[in-house]
Amino acid sequence: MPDTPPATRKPRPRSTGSRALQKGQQTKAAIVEAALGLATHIGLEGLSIGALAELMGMSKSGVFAHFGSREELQISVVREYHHCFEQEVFYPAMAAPRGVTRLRALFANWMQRTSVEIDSGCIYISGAIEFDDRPGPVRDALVESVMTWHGAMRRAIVQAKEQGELQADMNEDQMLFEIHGLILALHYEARFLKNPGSIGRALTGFDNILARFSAAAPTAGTPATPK
Amino acid sequence: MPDTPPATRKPRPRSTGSRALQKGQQTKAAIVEAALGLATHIGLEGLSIGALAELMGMSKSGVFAHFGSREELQISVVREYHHCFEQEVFYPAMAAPRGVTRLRALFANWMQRTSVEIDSGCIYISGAIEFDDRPGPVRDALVESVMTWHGAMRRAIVQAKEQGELQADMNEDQMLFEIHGLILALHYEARFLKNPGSIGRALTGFDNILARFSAAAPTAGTPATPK
DNA sequence: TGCAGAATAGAACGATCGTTCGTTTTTCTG
DNA sequence: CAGAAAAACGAACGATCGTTCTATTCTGCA
Repeated sequence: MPDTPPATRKPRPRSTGSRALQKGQQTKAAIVEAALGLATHIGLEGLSIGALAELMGMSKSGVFAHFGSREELQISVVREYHHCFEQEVFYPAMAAPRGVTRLRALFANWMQRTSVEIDSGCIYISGAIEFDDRPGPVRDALVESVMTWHGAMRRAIVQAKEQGELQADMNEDQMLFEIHGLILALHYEARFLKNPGSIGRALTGFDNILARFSAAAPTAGTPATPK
Repeated sequence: MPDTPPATRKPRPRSTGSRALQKGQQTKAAIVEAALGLATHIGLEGLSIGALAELMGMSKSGVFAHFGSREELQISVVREYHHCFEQEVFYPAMAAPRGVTRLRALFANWMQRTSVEIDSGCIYISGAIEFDDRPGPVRDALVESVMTWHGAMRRAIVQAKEQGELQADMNEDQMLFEIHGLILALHYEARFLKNPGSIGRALTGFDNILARFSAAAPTAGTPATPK
């Protein structure tokens, strides 16, 4: 899950030596942080510069000037979320040894984030709904972040397979699909339906998936429609 | 999945004998139909009366008068979707015999609707995101519809269990949770990520879940000898 | 300390939104 | 066919949106 480089660093023609963070940069960071907090509640589309300005105690144009457009603000929020996700979900799990152990840690952290967000929402999920048929740079940024994360999960699955902990002929995309479904169902049932016990069901589901794809278990996946 | 009664039938104080459908009722029906088509693309929140009026070739106020508020329009759309869902997913599957066969039919129709909607979106999914922390009558209508549908699915699972086709001690809520996850993952990956092969993965996932909860199979979680 | 440039404020713009209201047209029925 | 009720129109409202522009305040370096 390689972090995207700073990319849009303003050229800053003046000297500046190496001052850590100019005033502008740090208020911009504060704005993005507040915007992320707003966006996780009302979505990227619900983000309004006016509301954000009021929350920050500054003028609309003052906020606006940092981004130049609402789209750029939304993209900044997506990147900020990407960064948080990396810090909270990905990196901590890399401390676990390769294989099923790390895979389990990744899922646990992912689930943790989804359930912590029960009263705040995940923009990888809400954003997918808002931008699924709305092309543009915001959608592109979202897809890129999600694909990066899915890539990291898939890599962990493949590593577990290579270590012989999962069946040699298992399909990592199938497993990832099913795991992703558990997260989405958790988000849906806990956050929207307010069903209690959703976290436990997600955990049980993961154990079941793991058991099915595990090397010790009988061949799975092949439908063959029993009976 | 009992259909909600007409409910809001205007008292219509005048006689009217039994005229099938007054002019107003049928244009209202046409508006709701068009609104549903719009809402599946841009969401319930994206619905605007102006856009809807232009699509219908009538004035904003003309459209508005049929509902009295945007909220009422959204609720009408939810009810319309509920009705379509019932017709396309629920009723056809009731033709199948009780048990796993019917459960499979329900899932197949559900999936069919989700994948047909790959270029139109499901408002049970988008609506859940839009209204997950926005209380009000629209959210209530959404929750009620989804709960009704989930209730129908759960009933089909319990029937399959009662017929001995699923394990006697299986948890129907767990199975429903996992099946729901497959649908959500299908919607996410096909519609947002544009991943090919998502339908196949959802089908395979269903077969796997079925195999795990099946009476012929070993107790879920503890793998043992197959067939 | 002074001064350039960055950062913010403030007002205004055009557009769109849901909604209201009075009028006109259409529809139904006695 | 006439007259009443229903349906649709059209203009206007206040609010909010993203954005632009100019003026003001603040910051950081020489």
